[in-house]
Amino acid sequence: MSPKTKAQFEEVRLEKRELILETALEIFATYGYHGASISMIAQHAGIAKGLLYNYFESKEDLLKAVVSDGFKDFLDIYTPLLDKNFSEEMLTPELFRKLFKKAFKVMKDNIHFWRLYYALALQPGVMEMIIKDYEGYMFTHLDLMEKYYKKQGSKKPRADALHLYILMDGITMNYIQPHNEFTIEEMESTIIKELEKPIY
Amino acid sequence: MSPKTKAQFEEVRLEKRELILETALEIFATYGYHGASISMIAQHAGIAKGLLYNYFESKEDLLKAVVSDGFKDFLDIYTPLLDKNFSEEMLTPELFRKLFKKAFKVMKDNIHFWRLYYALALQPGVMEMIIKDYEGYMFTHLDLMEKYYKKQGSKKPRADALHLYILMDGITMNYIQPHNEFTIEEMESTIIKELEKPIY
Amino acid sequence: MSPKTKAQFEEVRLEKRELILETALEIFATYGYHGASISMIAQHAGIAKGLLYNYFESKEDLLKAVVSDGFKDFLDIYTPLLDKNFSEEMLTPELFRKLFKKAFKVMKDNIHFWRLYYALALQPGVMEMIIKDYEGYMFTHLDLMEKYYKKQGSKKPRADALHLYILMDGITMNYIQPHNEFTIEEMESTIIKELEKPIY
Amino acid sequence: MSPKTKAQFEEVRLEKRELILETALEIFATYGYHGASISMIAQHAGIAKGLLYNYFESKEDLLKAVVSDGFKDFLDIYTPLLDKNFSEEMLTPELFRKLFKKAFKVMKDNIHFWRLYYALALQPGVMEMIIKDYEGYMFTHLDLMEKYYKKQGSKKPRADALHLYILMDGITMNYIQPHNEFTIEEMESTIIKELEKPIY
DNA sequence: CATGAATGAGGTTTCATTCAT
DNA sequence: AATGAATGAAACCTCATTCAT
Repeated sequence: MSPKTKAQFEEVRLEKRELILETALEIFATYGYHGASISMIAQHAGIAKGLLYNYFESKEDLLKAVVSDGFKDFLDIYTPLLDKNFSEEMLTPELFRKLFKKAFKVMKDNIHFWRLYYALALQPGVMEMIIKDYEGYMFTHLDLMEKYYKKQGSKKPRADALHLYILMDGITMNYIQPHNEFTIEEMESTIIKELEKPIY
Repeated sequence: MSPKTKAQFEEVRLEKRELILETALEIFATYGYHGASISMIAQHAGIAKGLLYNYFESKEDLLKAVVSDGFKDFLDIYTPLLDKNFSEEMLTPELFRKLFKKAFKVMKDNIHFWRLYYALALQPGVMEMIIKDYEGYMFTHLDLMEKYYKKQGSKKPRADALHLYILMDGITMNYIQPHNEFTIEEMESTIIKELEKPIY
Repeated sequence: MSPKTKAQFEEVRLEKRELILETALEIFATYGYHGASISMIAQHAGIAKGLLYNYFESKEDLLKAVVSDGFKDFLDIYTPLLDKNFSEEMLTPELFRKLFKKAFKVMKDNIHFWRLYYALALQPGVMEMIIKDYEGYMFTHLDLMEKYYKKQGSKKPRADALHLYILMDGITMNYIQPHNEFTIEEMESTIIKELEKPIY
Repeated sequence: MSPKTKAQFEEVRLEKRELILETALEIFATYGYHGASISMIAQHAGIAKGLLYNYFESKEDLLKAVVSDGFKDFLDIYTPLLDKNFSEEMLTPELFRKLFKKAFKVMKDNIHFWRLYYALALQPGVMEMIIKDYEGYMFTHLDLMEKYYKKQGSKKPRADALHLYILMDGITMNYIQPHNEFTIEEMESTIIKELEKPIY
């Protein structure tokens, strides 16, 4: 066998790291941070416990990486809107339909992550620091919607935005529940409808 | 000296039990079931660790009691509607306004409990059995709303009910967040508005 | 009601003490000293835990009392033989038949005690001190038998005595076993037979 | 550096397992199951408490392994007799002398085990289930002796077998006593003598 | 890079004993 | 004399982390 090149080593490392992250997400999401053990994660990933510490410094470090990783796709949705070239004129119904569709897709693609995220966010004593960093991003969406409704002629744009924001949260909560009773489609349609006509 | 009477013992027991339940709720809600330790709870309640086991068989038993206790007020809201004498004619906007007000009140009065409840509900690996017993009650509300909207002349009463249900969930989620940014009043008004006019 | 006299109080105390001793014996015999708890004993006796400490200083003290109490009947068998007036001429087959009959009766009447005694005797780390005091008495029997066999003309009186001694122990062991398969009668007859004819 | 090979790990595991089993047997035999603590066992074995649980699931599991292990040599004595090819003609005095010699050897080699076994067998509340599994083997010996005595022309083969069985038990009991006063040789000779001439 | 045996702090639970009434 | 709530030490057990190989 030929010796592996540096690049090949690097690739193997990245893949293993990815494997650990995915496994950890699943276990954390199912059992909670404290309810999950390093042994469970290592066993589930098919590696030795010791190896895990080769990739992550500690359990907490692993959680941080999991959360940071999970947030990436979500953050990507909003980066175009934070661009210098973005102007308020672009806040059309069409854009928002796209934004929501993307948000739903991210949620559907990573249900484990959102389950974990909400569970962590609910309990201030568990990794509060980790979560706080990300909460700010949630409000970006809200601010944008407020501007959008103002443009649409709403008399109470903040109330309208809040309404939509809450609705989105409710949908997320119901969708990520382990015993969820509703289809994502029936829930999605309700928000798209709201989007088009402000209440106020 | 004569020994304490049975009634005296009973009183002490009830008070202490209540103290432990309240403390446990707070700690569980803050740190999660696995993140909370019996030591923390006992210390916070100002009692010895061992005493806790005089009142509850195990940590899990304590959690069950906390959840059962916390659900009481919520269940009370719906008991009148499950009465034999309850007829569909009583499903007026007035009734629903009252129901929602009560539901909000219960939530406001016991924010720790709802935080704990949602955190548990999100993670199937943590005490799934305990939570399952209560999920059914959540849907009672939904069914009632569907009947209500039908009576109100909605073309899609289920969709309208679902919309309100999701909205309610979203409000709850936002209200119980440790870093909640919205006042309960602004969120309440949005649901009361929806209640009166079906979308479909 | 008339006030109780001192004697009546004393009687009540003795009865309660007896109740505790009997209950403790049963529980100790069934679960072992360390496997039995003060709570179990108190509950079984139908009294409060605290009361037990009114009669016995500690768990160990209770065990000592149980053992001392249980040995009484057994020791009574041998006291006549330790009397100054007792002479070796009295060591007749008739006497020994009586001795063995009494020993069997004591064993039958207090199977719990002998179970406990042997279990304690087997484990040097558990209450060794308590047991040692009584072991000496066991050998009294052996010495007597040796003299008896010498008188009967045995060539190896010690070997014959040992044989009987061991046989007696074997019977005891089998009789006190929780899952004992033999009747006491069939075992008794085997020793009575041996008694009459020395082997050597 | 390359990791340890599977074989290396396996070897370490087996040796350590053996060490723990031996230590546990000694401590259990000395203090009884409940009187012995995991700490004592670990300390005596020179390992950390936690490691013990790497080898045995629980204290009870450890006891089971100790008992199962201790019974092995004893069971081996009887396996040839349970073979299909074994016929009653082989039940000679010679065979029985060998059987008893082997039984005594097993006893002498593992005095701790037999002390533990009898202590457990005496107390129905302590691990009754564990012991029950092995009691059956004890009776194999009895059945064989009955057949043997029948062949030898005894009029009451069962009574003769029982006599020997009890004698054997008595010897065992005396030999395993911590303060045993007799030599195994003097006790052994008494049983060998009995073996040759039935009483009935 | 990879293994899993090993550690030890800290978790849950039990229980002998005390004490106010 | 009698109760059982209360304590705290010590039991069993788990698990994040380290380390020799």
